[in-house]
Amino acid sequence: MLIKSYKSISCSNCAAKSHSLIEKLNPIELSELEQNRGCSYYKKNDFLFVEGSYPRGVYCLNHGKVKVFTRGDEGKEQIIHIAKPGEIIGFRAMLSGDAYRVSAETIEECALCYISKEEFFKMMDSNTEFRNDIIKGLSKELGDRAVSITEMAQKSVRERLSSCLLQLQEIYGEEPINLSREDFANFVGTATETLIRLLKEFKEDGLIETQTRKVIILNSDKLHQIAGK
Amino acid sequence: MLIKSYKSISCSNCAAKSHSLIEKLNPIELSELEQNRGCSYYKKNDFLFVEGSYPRGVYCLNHGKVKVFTRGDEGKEQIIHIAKPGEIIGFRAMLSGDAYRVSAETIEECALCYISKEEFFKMMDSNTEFRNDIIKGLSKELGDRAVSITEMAQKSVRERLSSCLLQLQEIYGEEPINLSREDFANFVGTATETLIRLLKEFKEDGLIETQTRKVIILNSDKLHQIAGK
DNA sequence: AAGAATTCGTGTTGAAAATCATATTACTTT
DNA sequence: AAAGTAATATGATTTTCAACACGAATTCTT
Repeated sequence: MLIKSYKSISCSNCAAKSHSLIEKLNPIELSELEQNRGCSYYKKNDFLFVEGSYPRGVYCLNHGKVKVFTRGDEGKEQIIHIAKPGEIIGFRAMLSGDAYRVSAETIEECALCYISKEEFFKMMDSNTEFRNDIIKGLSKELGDRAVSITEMAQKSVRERLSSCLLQLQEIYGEEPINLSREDFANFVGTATETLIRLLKEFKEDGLIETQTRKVIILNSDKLHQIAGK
Repeated sequence: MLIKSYKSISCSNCAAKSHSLIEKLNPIELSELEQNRGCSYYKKNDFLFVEGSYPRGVYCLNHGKVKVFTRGDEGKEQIIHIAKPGEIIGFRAMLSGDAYRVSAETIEECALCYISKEEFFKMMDSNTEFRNDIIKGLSKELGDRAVSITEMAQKSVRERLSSCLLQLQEIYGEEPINLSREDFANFVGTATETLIRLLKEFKEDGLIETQTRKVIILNSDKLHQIAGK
């Protein structure tokens, strides 16, 4: 269970700070941020924002995981990204000035800080290093997305699943991957049934271990090999 | 045939300026840019840069079309974007500071200006409006790519072809779409044979007209309908 | 203008994966 | 702990599309 007293945690002591873009803020800016941000606890399956609406601020993830997704024409989700602690969520729309093109929803209980538009732009304007990191983050993500498009277009579901498992390992680190089969399928970009069948095969081949929702990777070398490259 | 005397064309009179990010530069900056940029003529199928190499500047497209693509594991191209006059090409890697994640190659004869890294960053630093437009461009593209990923994952080839035809119409404007079947297929994300068959069907259904390489859209409403939304 | 080389178009086949249907297991709630 | 609900798993069937093979047409080259 998530300790609900995180409100008392300051940005300067935030556990997620070291993997965050806010790392580049100086002590004065940090304390300024601390005055103005608002932290909240989110249950599992809470929405942060919905595609089509307009942003009034960004979210800084302190604890938990958030899925970022779009919906296709039949309403099926495609998970574009799974955010982990330290990440700032929703700054793309903030910067482009138009509506959200994606939705964001927690997939486990989360602690999130809210930073208003004004505060965010103040930080962007005053701190060049922070600004450059934001720009670098955007650029890096753009490169990743080009690769994702190519994978979607050219790789088999089997290969994509391998690739996704490795990505998820990066996100979940030491703890086991914990994701509903449906979310998992929507991340890989396949039908839930197909995902379940392939996970079973991978299990039989000794590549992974599964316990209900949890997935543990046993042989990442082999997965790399299947994922190709 | 492309007039090869474009070298005498100044940035301030550049035909592509009005649809370009350089529009925001003031006269002083423009003339400074004019001193330092270098313009060249490119034949069809010339490379601007290759995935994995490091950028030393960006390209500003004055005339022609450039495909931006990645290669999958088997070397198959996936075209991520087709650039038209006015676009600045290759600034993503420039900003992220790492190697190109994509390659860029002309698909018809082109006139391109080269802007060095130093010059580009000078413009970014000195002109806030220009910088913000670059950031907005990045953000906008990031949103587009999320949609592309979803389309690739969820739509049939038929739906994707419709969507691509409409995109290409935006790029080619009044002139007919002129693309090799292979490039076309690599843009849609399908096999060349499948693309040819579907184009034939679309032609039979009166949605498009084809003359060897050229494709003309006859019924964009219907295409929108097929593309879904 | 002739020949070479690409690019384009068509028929056939098989594998991959979506869809539909239904069982089984895990999680809540009372 | 039982009942109900949601998530997961498995089976059967259908659809889509990539791969292969090859002929025709177009364009490139000399």
